[in-house]
Amino acid sequence: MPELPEVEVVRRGLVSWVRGRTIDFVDVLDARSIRRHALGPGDFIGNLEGAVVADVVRRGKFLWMPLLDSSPGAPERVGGSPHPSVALMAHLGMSGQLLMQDPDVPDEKHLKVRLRLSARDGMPEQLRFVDQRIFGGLFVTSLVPTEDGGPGGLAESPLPLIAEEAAHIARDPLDPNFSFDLFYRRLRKRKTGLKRALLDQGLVSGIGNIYADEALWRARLHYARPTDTLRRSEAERVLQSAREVMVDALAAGGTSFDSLYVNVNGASGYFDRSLNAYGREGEPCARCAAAGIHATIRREQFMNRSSHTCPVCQPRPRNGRW
DNA sequence: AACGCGACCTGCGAGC
DNA sequence: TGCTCGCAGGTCGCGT
Repeated sequence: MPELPEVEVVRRGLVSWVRGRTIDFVDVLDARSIRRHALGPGDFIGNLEGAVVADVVRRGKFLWMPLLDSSPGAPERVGGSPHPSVALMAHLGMSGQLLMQDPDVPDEKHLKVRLRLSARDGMPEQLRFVDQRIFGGLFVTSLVPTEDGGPGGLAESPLPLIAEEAAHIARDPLDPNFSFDLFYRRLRKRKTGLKRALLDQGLVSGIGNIYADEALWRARLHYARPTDTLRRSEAERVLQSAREVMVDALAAGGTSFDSLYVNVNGASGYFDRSLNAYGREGEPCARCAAAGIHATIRREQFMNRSSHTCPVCQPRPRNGRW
């Protein structure tokens, strides 16, 4: 569910609560939520207990916390300075939440993993992973060198390392180091539709079904537009649209339709009110209405999910163009 | 190599 | 009341 703005809201919320704290106890309530940790719950817990959370960083929708071993003489102390080599990875999937909670707060219905952190004045004790659909999960992974300078995201980590499972993910459009030239070159080589390309995290990260539909609407482009016919100006337009809609969503605390997406303090974002296409089936297209034209947002199945378009200002491409 | 589909899950609202 | 169906923000792996 959560796309870049929602994950970034979570990252920002998390960092001040957890940075520098030690993970004292770990409780895995549902092993399915750590199924990507191949060595199982015992190994997962063993890796985390006693570790210090060094930071919270993100690449696309992948979020991770580099860990320092708090024991003396730990192997990752390179050159006398702490240097994380492993991280706690989190992906929220469709319904995952990371919540900071006091110990007296009753367990959430879909609580999957509980981390008890070292005491800090005025800070909640627990970091909880809650996930209804279990498409998300936690696992411990290695930090590996990255060619392109760091994990990316909006708050660049000084560490030129990236979590192994996020290494194949491209930078996101809000990342200062995002390369439009590289994106456009790779886009033109694809033989696919524009929305499928926008959702391909290896090409550009952070965009999901909501912001893909919104970016396409803002750019007045159809989801099935063949990528190999896309002009540079059109690619720039859709990228810039994605940037604008995600910046606006970030400022609004993300998009929430229900209690499934909340920040680390349990609060919903309110960007759903600003959506122009996603979830607006049957409603008038705001841009057409402003021009005195009557047009209705349409929902169609594409890639086994819903796509929302205005049939008037986002016409279906013909002969590879429009 | 790249594309595109099915699988992985639970829960909710609509319709009968 | 209770059933079935369709729908939901994502990613991965496999067959073509």
